[in-house]
Amino acid sequence: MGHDDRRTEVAEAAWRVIAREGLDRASMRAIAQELGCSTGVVTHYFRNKEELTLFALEKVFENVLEDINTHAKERQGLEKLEYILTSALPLHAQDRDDWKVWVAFLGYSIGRDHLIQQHQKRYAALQQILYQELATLQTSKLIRVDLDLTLEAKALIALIDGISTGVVICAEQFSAAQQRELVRRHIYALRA
Amino acid sequence: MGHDDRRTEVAEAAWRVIAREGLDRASMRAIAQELGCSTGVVTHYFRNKEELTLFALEKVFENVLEDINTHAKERQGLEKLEYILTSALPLHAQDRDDWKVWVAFLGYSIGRDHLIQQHQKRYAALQQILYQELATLQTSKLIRVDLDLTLEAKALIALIDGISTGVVICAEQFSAAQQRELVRRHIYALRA
DNA sequence: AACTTATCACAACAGTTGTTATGTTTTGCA
DNA sequence: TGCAAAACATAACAACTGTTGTGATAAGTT
Repeated sequence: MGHDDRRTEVAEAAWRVIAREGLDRASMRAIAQELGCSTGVVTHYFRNKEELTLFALEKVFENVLEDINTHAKERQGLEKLEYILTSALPLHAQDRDDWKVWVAFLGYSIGRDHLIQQHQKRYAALQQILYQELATLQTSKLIRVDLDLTLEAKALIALIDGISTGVVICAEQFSAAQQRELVRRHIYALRA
Repeated sequence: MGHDDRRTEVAEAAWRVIAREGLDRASMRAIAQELGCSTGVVTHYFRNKEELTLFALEKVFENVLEDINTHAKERQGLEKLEYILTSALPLHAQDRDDWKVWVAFLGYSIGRDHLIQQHQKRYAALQQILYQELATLQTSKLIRVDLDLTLEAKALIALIDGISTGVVICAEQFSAAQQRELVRRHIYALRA
């Protein structure tokens, strides 16, 4: 097993502890125990805890981007946008854990400017993706031409963020079908 | 000054520290320092930290409900619903601190079932308020009759939650006017 | 085979945490 | 004026934190 693989294993153990017990209870010792080894492993692959947690969060984010790319390929038009958005939604229990980590990290970032900037960076990346997609749809006259695409991209992020937060608080808040319906309805309201 | 007033003062100090430095850095000592007194005051008015933080969060929630009631009075129809929703939005910097505390607390609740239940309770209360309002609008034929009002109430919460989260991450994400526009657009889509 | 480096275990560190106990001051009431 | 309770200060407690250092062992290379 390579160095980076082992490093990822540690991060995945951290991810599991965070999703199960929360970020503040995900101590070095708890993470090591989850991995079934000593804290020496954790400190060996990560200089400090912040580097570890940021790496774990980055992994969550990359998973989302990966899902977006896989689901969006070979599709086009409004349907493509719909698949991009739904792939970020907590439709299954597994995705819900990703959002738990995300929410835990966001809450922990309150009062820590450099961590908030991490979220800003990722939001900006998602916003960019959605903006590009909206721009394509607009030139294809599939959505209205009077839309402020920057605002619309932000609104789409707020949509999936609001839905996902609701699901994190209560898993039965929105069924998978309801989540899809809300996204579809929002998109259809943009049609030309 | 009465007992409850002093108790509220402690909670407000806690609220300030949480919004400024985060929930995990809002220690008993930090809160006492914010209030300008010793930790003896904090422990005197609150049995433990959880009781204090829950009280501080309850205060945030009550402020929202209070704003809702004041803004909603003397209004009716779709305009009333619009005012209810916008009164919960972080239109000004002050409301943004409320949402910071909310987000910090939600993140801290990950992995703690009894704290998640607190959020569920409050979401259910908001959902109930919005449901009632939607029901009134539906009997008045102001919104479509084929709507699932329970789902619509949840969707409205998700809307303001998503917008507010975006503002917490980046204050310039949505201007006050844009926040209002997004809410108005969502409501208008429900019209009969 | 010798040597270097990566990997990991373990222990100790200083710091911070919530909580509790004890003591002191102030307040309010009879 | 007394006295009891509330209000507050201070200090100490044990538990836990991230980090660091010291070794031991395994892997890989020359």
